[in-house]
Amino acid sequence: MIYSSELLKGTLKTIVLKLLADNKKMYGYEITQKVKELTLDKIQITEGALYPTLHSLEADGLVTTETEFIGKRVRKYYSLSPSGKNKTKEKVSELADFMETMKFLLDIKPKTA
Amino acid sequence: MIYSSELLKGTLKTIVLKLLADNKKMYGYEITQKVKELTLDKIQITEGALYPTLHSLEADGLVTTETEFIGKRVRKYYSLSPSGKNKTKEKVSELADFMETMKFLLDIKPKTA
DNA sequence: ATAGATACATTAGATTCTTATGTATCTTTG
DNA sequence: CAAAGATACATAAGAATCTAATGTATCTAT
Repeated sequence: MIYSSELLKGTLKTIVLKLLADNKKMYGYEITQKVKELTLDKIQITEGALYPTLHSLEADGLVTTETEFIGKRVRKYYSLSPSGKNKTKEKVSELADFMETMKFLLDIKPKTA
Repeated sequence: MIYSSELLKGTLKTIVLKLLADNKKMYGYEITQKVKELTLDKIQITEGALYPTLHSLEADGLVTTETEFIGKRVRKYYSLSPSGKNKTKEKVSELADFMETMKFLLDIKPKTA
């Protein structure tokens, strides 16, 4: 089972930032595989979603990049900048808070009005 | 504090369905107020987001409507259809599952590789 | 050799939201 | 009683963010 794609909307950036916070530096393909692995295939990040997200994080100064060659193949590593580290804390705690609120909303008991 | 809007994406439909499951019938404005109240103003559904969502649920046969007049003012009540009730269970349980997965992802401890 | 995995990237199109606008009625308050 | 704010519906332009498709190229296993 894979979650319907709309659920990922709004959380992808946070997932990527959190992974970078935990792993120091990662490259795009590695991120897709890591998420797939950690979620037992339930969340699969497509490249069409990931790369624009990474580029946008870079444009916002939240991550920095370094290119490495593996043989002849290029690999682009992403790391959190200082402001990226702050942003990660904000986003993760906001998402955690949001999930608490959602849990409450989803558990509302029937009204006997 | 209001959650950044992107977090709502993908969860709005589920919220609406769940509220209808718990309250039998509700009208649009009532839904916005109920969500505001239950979430202590942290989630505010805008009308521009809500009405298209309600119309889409109706077009999919998940809700039925009945119009009522309060004085001269019209009020449009929405109720779950049988298929809407099934859909609600699916969506709520999928979202609950997704949130568990996200919680796990967000709690990943740093790798000491 | 060839298929599948690794690795980057872009683009057209779909979805779903925000913000603004429009219409109209009802209620409260100075 | 006029004006402001709340109630109640709705649509539309534009932004954001995803999917699905496509492209290029290298590496690895069969």
